[in-house]
Amino acid sequence: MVCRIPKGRVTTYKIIAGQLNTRAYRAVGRAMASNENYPHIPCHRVIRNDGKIGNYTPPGGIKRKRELLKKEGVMVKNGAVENLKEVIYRYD
DNA sequence: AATGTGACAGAGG
DNA sequence: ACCTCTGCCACAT
Repeated sequence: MVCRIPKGRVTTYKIIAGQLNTRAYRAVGRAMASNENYPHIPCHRVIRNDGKIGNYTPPGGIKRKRELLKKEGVMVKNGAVENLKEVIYRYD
């Protein structure tokens, strides 16, 4: 799922859970946390439904997540995505 | 089997 | 915006 997110867009734990036809938002996050494939999976494009960044386990932490997003054109302010409606990816 | 804890969400105060 | 519950699922004790 995460790999399908286009560059410069983001999605939320809720949306992913929704696509999996479950309400296990937390389990989704847990999956990320345990999954150490961060070099080849854009986990940083997964944020919270309220637009906030959420957490990020890999080295660098939330800082890193912000940078990666910013680098892809996603503006973050105070731990929250700015033009969320514009960059969010809902798996049409 | 029973608790408790999260990269969460939503409602209520 | 804040904090406190409750619901959710997987996993560790």
